[in-house]
Amino acid sequence: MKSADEQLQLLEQGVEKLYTRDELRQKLAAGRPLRVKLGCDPTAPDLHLGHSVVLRKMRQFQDLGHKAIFIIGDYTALIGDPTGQNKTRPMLGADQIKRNADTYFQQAGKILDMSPDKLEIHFNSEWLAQMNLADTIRLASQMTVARMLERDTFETRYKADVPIGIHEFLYPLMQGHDSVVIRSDVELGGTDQTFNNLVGRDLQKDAGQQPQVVLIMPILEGLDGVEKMSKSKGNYIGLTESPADMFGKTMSISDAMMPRWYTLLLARPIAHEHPMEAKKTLAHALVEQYHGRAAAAAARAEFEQKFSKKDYSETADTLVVSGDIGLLDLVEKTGRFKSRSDMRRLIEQGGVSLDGNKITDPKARVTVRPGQILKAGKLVVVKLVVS
RNA sequence: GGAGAGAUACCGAAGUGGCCAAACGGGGCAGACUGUAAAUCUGCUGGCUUAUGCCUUCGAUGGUUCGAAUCCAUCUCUCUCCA
Repeated sequence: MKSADEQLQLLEQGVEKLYTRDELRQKLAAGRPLRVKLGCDPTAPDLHLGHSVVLRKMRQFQDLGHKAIFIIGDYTALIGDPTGQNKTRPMLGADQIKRNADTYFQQAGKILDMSPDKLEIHFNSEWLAQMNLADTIRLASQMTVARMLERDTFETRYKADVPIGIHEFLYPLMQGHDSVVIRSDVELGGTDQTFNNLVGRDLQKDAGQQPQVVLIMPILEGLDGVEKMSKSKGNYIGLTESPADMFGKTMSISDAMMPRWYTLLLARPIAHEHPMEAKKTLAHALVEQYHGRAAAAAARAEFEQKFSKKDYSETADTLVVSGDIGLLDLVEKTGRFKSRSDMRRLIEQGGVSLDGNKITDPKARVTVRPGQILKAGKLVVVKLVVS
């Protein structure tokens, strides 16, 4: 095992906030494997690069000999984390939660060390479901309303006239209670989890435990470079996405975002290259992480051919159509657009071409030859096959 | 429990009887320009077999009217002040 200071130096990289650094050093110096907690939401089985930031940090702990403790918040999900949300979430059935958890670890396994001695998984219903009202009130008495309202999301909602349910106050308490039960040494989270995780410290102190160290990772912005990466905003790159999509989407991020992606996703500084080269290097490295070396090289080659040289002849995606077809129907067959009105607009505005020739009449009929390339909008490029 | 304010499209926000599928801004999409970057300019932005056509949409349900996002009634939800 590496020395406490060596470990600390590694673990501090990319961290947004650490409560507290001294405590972490002390815990590391004790020389025993630490119990590192990470809570996960059983409602979001689609992991993306944003989640990977924290998961990669967890992996780092594992590699240093510590133990990952995952808490599936199945019971807390009944309430719904108020973070950034304002709607009560639908309840999930037990088997749905189980399935989500399986999917979660299947994806997280691309990053984590899944061996049993390095990973422990709990459902928080294991202990939370046992609590009666008296237990709950006792737990609630450990927190004040004023402190609760300090929390950013509550404060914002309160000021913005958005309702806050009293039950939502219980969420941080339940999550903090998890830390007490599993006796966590360190809890990981994104900045949005700061408050919740700090509550864990207080509850542990009250329970006579040494408080957990709270390690907060930054939230990764999404493809738009402004909002945090999230599925609902559609600005994400999923861990299971194809090499081509992963590469392409990475290329579309703004230059300004690159340094951040480099540090948070690759843990290395941006290379001093032409911005486009630096971005290709970034995209290449990311694809390699999730799909391997060969796939990364292929994705890069395909990207360069398609978009740099505008040579679509090697396009892999195909679409089977009959020879004579209305243009609108042809575009609809790609299945990538939400409505025919939408496609009609796309066509009228010159977004659709066949072998490079724009067609702007939505009513046009075309006779398709095998091997022709249909391009619709920026992202859809398919090779046509005649049935 | 009482008094008042409010709920409009993805978001913010106009609209107080017909000219409203609904101003404006943001976001999004597309085109030009590029490096599938940024910035800029332009267009579009409810749906439908494109139609000076029909359907759905201004919290919900009913009503008044030739005609309602707009008026009335009831309801639901939110906020503020008072008790």
